[in-house]
Amino acid sequence: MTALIPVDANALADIALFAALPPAVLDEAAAMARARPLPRGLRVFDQGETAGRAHALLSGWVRITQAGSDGEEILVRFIGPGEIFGCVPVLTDGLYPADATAIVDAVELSWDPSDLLALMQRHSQVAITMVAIVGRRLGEAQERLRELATQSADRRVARTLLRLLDQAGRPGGEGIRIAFPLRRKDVADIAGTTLHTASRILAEWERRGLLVSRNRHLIIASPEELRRISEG
Amino acid sequence: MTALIPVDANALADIALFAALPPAVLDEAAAMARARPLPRGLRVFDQGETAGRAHALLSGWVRITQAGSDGEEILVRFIGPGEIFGCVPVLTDGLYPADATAIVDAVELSWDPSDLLALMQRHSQVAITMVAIVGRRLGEAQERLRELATQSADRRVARTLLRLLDQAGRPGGEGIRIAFPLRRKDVADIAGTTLHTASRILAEWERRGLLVSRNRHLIIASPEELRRISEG
DNA sequence: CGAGGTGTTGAGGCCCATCAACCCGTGTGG
DNA sequence: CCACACGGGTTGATGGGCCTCAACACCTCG
Repeated sequence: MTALIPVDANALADIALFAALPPAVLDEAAAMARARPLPRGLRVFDQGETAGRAHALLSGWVRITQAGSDGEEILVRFIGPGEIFGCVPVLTDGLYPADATAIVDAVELSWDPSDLLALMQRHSQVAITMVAIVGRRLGEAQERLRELATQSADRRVARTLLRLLDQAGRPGGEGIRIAFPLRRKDVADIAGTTLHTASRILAEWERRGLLVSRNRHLIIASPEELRRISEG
Repeated sequence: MTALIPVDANALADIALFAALPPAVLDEAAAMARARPLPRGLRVFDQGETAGRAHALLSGWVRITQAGSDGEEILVRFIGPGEIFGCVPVLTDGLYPADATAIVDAVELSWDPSDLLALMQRHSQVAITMVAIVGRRLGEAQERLRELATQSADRRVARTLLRLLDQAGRPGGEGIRIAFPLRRKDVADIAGTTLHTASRILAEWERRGLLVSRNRHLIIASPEELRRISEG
């Protein structure tokens, strides 16, 4: 079904979950891991499905979205190289809480849930690191919650772009470029607004020279001005 | 400074973080714990302060709120008996991300951050349970995020009450009562609306007989109808 | 009894979701 | 090689949900 690709323990060291672990532990994790290419557009898993694997990304980008029963969706986060995803259900109810889609060609590692659990039991440091990772995401979610409840759409869009810069900003000639393709709808779904409002806001900022958008890519020319907007 | 109260290992068994651990581990955790009464109204810790202790609640209720630089705040969650709070910063940046206030007389246990960390290192099950706890809270936060971005105020208030029923519903004569005092402002700050809108919605529902509010307490007479509203 | 925290209700208006129409670039198959 | 479909983006018009402002009633506690 899936091609068997030997997993190098060196690759594991780039995954935040396994950072600074002794080589023996990395080897152990590598032995249980399965590598797999994710062509652009591939749905890695579906919301509600039982979590058959726990995932980590070696390269590329994956979009995590959550849909309600009415079809309205939000963008939970983008997963980049070194980040884990779809790992929490291994320890809770066993169901993926969201959809995951590769938005560019990517490569993932994955583990059988019981293997990962066993690894965490044997090496408490892995479990502790996971608390830190999930804890930071919780903090970010609560921050977004507060912003969504209290701030205007343009402030939220500005914060959204600043966060994306933090996560995936690549310095270049005209400004800092966000490393992955980003549709207007994506920006809207993170900021908690509609495609139309996000489009108007970005068009206005492009007119003002704060940013440049080409194809599905954004280059931020003036993060300072964005910060000013995001603070009211 | 603080009265020394002997901590019973039996009390530890009621804390979800330590559920189903061998007695030896409970004794270990109990030996490092400090018990303390929290009189109603006491601020347990402040947002931004360095996390001097990690906390768990034995009895009573604690309100966790987060304020932005502009003063606007949201209610992150209520902490009830058996739940932990202020524990994540032990593993991340060491700063409390929110305020915590006892809303009724309560009793907490607390640990020195490095003691709790050492305990998690020695006993991976503790760390794993914490991932599960934090993971569930993350899932809930993302669900609220989606609802806030896509649903109307009354649907969100209905969902809010249903969640509070789940967490703290006590069956009684006129319906199910929420176990702790709850102001209109609290409901608004969870649902992501204003005191005024929340007040109007609850008044209307009280007129319709869906609920009764007395003092600062809510009794839900018809959860079914609330569920219908929450689903549109 | 006074003060402060809390809750209710009205009036007004604005932000932004919604509806609608159209444009553009890309890829694909006849 | 062109027609066409399709995903994505832009922009205008409109209206309503709910935030904001304001005034007042209520309760509880010192």
